[in-house]
Amino acid sequence: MNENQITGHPFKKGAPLPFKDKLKETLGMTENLKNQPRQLDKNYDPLQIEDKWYKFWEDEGCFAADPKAEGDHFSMVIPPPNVTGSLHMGHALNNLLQDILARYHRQQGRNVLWMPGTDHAGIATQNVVERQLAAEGLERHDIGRERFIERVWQWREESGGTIINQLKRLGSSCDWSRERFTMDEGLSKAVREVFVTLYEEGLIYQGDYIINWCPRCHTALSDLEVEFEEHNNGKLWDLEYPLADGGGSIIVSTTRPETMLGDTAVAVNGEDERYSDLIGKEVILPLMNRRIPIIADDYVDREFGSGAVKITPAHDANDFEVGVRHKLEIIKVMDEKGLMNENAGVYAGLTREVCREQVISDLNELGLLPATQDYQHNVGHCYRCQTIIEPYLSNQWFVKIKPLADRAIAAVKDGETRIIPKSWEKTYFNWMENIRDWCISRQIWWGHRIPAWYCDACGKMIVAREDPDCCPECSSSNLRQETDVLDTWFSSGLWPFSTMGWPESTETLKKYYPTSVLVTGFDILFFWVARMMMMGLKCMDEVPFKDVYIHALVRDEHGHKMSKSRGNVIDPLVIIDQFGADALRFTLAAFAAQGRDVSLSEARISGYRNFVNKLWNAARFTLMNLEGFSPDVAIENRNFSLAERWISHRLNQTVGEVTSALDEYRFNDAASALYQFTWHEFCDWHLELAKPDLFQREDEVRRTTAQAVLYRTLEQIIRLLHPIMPFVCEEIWQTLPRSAAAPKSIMQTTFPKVTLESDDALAAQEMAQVMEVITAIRNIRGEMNLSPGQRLEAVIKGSDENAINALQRNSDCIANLARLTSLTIAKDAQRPPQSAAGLAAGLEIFVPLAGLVDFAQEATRLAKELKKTEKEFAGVSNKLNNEKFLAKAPPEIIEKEQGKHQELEHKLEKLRVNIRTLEQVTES
RNA sequence: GGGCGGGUAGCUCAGUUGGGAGAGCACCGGCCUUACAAGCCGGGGGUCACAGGUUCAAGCCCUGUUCCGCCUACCA
Repeated sequence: MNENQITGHPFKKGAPLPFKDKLKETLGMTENLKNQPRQLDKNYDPLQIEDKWYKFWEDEGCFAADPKAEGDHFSMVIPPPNVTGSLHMGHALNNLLQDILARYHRQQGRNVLWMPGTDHAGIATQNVVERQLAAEGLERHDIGRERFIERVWQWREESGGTIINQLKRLGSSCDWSRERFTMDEGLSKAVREVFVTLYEEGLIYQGDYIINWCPRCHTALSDLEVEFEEHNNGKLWDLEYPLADGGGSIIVSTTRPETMLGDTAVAVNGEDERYSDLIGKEVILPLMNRRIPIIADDYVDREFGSGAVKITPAHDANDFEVGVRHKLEIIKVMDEKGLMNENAGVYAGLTREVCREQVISDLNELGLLPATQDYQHNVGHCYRCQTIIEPYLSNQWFVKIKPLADRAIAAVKDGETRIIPKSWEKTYFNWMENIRDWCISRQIWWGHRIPAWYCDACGKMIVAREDPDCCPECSSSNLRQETDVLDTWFSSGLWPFSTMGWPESTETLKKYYPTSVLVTGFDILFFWVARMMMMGLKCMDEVPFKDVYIHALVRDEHGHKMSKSRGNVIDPLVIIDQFGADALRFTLAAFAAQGRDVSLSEARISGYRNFVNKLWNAARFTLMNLEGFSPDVAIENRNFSLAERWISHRLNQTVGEVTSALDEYRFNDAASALYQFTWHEFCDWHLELAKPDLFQREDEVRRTTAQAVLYRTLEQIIRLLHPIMPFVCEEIWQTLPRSAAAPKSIMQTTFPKVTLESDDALAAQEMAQVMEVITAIRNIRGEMNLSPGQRLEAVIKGSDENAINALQRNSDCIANLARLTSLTIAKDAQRPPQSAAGLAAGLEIFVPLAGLVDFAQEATRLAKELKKTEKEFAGVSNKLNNEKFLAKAPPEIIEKEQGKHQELEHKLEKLRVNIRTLEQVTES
């Protein structure tokens, strides 16, 4: 049987060690297993169980929110992924963090709603279906609007569920029964309600302005949907415009010479003496031979270029403003596809790019191109298709945003909504305070059609909640609906309440709005978060969320952005197949420090996969040793061993750490506290310490106590880990024995709580001494290259009676973990001849090594230790010799330093003695 | 142009009111040890970007310099 084939793991496994399994058989382990409840396989295989438990949770209704349920509630709305999308690491991180919160708050007994759904992503989705049509040799206009929209819905039926299923593979515990889509009937109704209301209040208006036009998508875009990119191959051309009166010329500079065909003025600064006598005169626009005026406007910067600017009101936002101020003629020279139109004279029909070449060469021929220089400047690109954006004059719909923004600013300033990490508040304010009106109309077909109608008879425009049959003005039934649709983000802005049934006043809305937290990436802070704030305050009169948690980007292991072109994309689904969802989840959580990007690599995920396996094996060990155990037997009055008191104390502390970390969105702190405790305390120490108690058969009470503590600790660990690693924890939990009163799923267990009784500082202190001694002996073993199989003796002496007593009480543990045949602990113990020496817990430890090692090696080891200690001692001494330190530092710090000083002094003395003794041994 | 974040071990990064520099991975040595070689035990490794300052005490606070990211902006 080949394990690699079963698990699909592509890594090499160590060569099989057949005798090991034989060994277990001879020891009767397989025989023992028959008496046990259930056992786990040796290696954790996520593929075997993940789908099973996900289905179980869904079938049991574990994700369902109940607005009628009592108690505190906790609610979130998912940032709806594009319906066209498929899961990438950004989604994985975003949804993981939400899922951790949802599962955590459920365990805290809260009534949780996590509202899922998808976004119709107007332009992106339209592009996808257009590409499909193109493959069939068709354009959308060939089949018409209605059939095109049908095609989009059909496509959505077929593949719109993809991303939802991928979210499920990750483990997302959304209430899927409530799944919404921004184009759903209910949400569409909300959109229309908001549009009409804002229109009626004068907050939506229609008008001719310069907007960002994508000639390829064939639509207007909002300012946010334009991505600026530095072009360093740009040029700045000087153009010479002759004066109409023949008295010379004026030079203007431009990066876009093709727009000169639409120039209707040349502007200079009114204060600029160089041009004062030209103001009011006219120039002849070359190539077009049109007379245009020279005007004065403050907009012109005298320092830049020649100090004169060509004005093209139809193709530049600033020029448009100038044009309005000076009532200039507006001439469009391009059409909606980015081709030059009839106003461009002989250039009509050329593309923008070709026209530019032609204009340059024609001007050059006329001698009107005095200079050209290389020039770096920013060029806007369409965020969906990267085509260069054209500032374009057209009739569009806008939201007057200032009044909405003011409230959204106030809500954050007043603390109604907290932005976490707080550093993002500044960005939020900065954007909100400088916000400009929002262009919401799009000239595409897929989206919410604007509820406005034009009467062909009398020209009246009607904006209405219900489709009108006839014109209220002239009763004509000759009505045409506006063909534009709304910006997708208009409907996304309503998401926190539209998904809950608004504008109806539903129970869900009453219970769960405002939501507790929104978890999202900073890339959509303006696009989405800011707009939800504005819309929520406007429509609900209340903020949409109390907290906004902004997480970082997922990058590759070197901090580079993942991109297809770079080839460094890590596909979460491939990772889930390979390592399991829990490993991916834990990795992301462990790296999700606030305000810092997540650097991800397969190696890291495989590292955390090892952690999953470690947990798995700890559970496996526990199960192997629970023979005869029942979770319902009370153990409160038993005598606990030091190890048991200590692990309970540490578990209790870990509960506290994890709880406060999750309450404060410090996901990485929660993950590392659990990692540290589970692996390096529970597995490395407690399991080893518990073994003798579990394996012996003489003292039944001791054995069952050890079982109970082991069981309890593990069971609490998997509850704590459940929000981060739900699958493996459920599998373990379901395999462990449970009391009859236990719920059906670990999802429904309560999150462990910090208890006063478990606090046991004494045990912690004593355990620290034991661990220190064990480590010291192991250190000698390690540095001397003595194999673990080599049994040793040890002698411990010292004047600290408390420490001696503590170690004597725990001598079995020490002997066991340090692998000793005998251990002598006494105040007046003798140093054995030819022994290695160590210091721990203020005591001296000797390990007789006669005949075992080369003592020169021991001398080196001690010399190293001495050097280290001397350095440390010098540091502390310096401090204590500093009078200012003694005068000004708080007493507890001074006391601490003094204690340290004494301890180190003692240690140095012992070390020196040991080195001398060793020298004598070696000499003799 | 404006703003924000960052520079800590070979790599990726933690470091919560200033008080003994940490983790994971990588590396070196030892190891089949009655859960786990996806493991166990031990170990080495840092002028906390640079320069000043405040302080008894600075990775942390202040000033400046430098390098790297990101966001934002209508300079033709």
